[in-house]
Amino acid sequence: MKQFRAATTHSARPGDGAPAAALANRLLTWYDRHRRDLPWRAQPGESADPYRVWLSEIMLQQTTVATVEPYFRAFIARWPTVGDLARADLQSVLHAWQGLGYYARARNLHKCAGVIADSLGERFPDSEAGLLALPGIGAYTAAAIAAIAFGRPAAPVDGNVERVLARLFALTAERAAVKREVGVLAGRLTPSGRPGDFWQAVMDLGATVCRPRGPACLMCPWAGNCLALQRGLTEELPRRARRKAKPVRHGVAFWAVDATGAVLLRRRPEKGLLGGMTEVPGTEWREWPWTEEEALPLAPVPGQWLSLAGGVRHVFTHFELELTVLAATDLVPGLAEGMWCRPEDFDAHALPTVMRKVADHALRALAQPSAPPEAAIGPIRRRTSGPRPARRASSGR
DNA sequence: TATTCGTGGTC
DNA sequence: TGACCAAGAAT
Repeated sequence: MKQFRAATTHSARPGDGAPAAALANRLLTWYDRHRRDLPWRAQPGESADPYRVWLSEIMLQQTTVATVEPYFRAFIARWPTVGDLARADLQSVLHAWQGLGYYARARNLHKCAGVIADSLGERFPDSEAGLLALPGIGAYTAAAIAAIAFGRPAAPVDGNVERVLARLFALTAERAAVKREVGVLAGRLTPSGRPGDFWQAVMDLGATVCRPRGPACLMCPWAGNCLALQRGLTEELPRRARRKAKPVRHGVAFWAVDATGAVLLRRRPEKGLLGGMTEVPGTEWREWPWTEEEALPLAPVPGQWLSLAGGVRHVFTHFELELTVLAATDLVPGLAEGMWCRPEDFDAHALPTVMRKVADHALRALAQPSAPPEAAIGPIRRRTSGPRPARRASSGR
């Protein structure tokens, strides 16, 4: 912006920024020394594989490097090329993605691979615009792939870039304005040489030095140019919007077991929360607790349903879920919609983490005769309280 | 522009 | 332990 333009036309003064080329060179030197060896990164001097760059960038959306690494390795081992991924079943992709979250990414990943295989000769577009047209690729990811895989002078602005530049230039406006300012500044900072390395360096800097809290400014190659550091604003920037409180939603899950020990599972709808994933059947998730009288008619199979003590609590991005589990055994499979699956075979299904919790809870509760089922369906006690006294089922709320 | 999308780690 | 945070996209 203004201050940067001034900095590019005058020689650098302490804390007043420096020409873009000088900033880029200093950071690239830092990067060459501190560069992390990640499985999707090309070795120095080698060109990056667009497939690996794309796959890693999708996985890294709102997800940490440490979490992504094992998933990335598993995907590459199983589907070495984008064509291999395109020919895979969506279910197998969702299965490999289970536990990583934001499952729309996996659905769009598969769809995108299909487009590239069927319409683009298994070649990724090498321009930002071409990449942006693909499913699951937004402004950030298009710029990241263009810069990292194809050496284009694009400016991928993620949370790291936003934070680093907000501090470097002491951007104190509200978040929306800062995003716009950062977009402009990022374009001006992008070097013509090694743009991919440069932006990866900024992201590494943000992840390891210019951290959200407790930035290690003594280690920062840009400390001499950082206006936030000069003004004592590093902890305050970037300004964050206040978070809204998470509402609590309530649901009942039905743990239906047949005479062979198989448990009833079903597939969730393709769209929406946990779309396409497998789940334990249950009621809808609503904002007030369920009573047994309300829930029992919704059971997938008729039977003697008993409420298990305790429950399952899971935090999603925008709400908390409290699930009560009703269990029934020796059921007759009959006309139940879904698939009967033995717990030891659950690994064959794409179960999201919340459903793994339900399974763990039900298996543990049913394996403990000393902790009999209870009747109440309602808010789940926090962990700090001990097991509640058991009561007989059918006593209502 | 604001909301809807998971999960695990950190302090 | 709750609140925040992480290489965002789609609608």
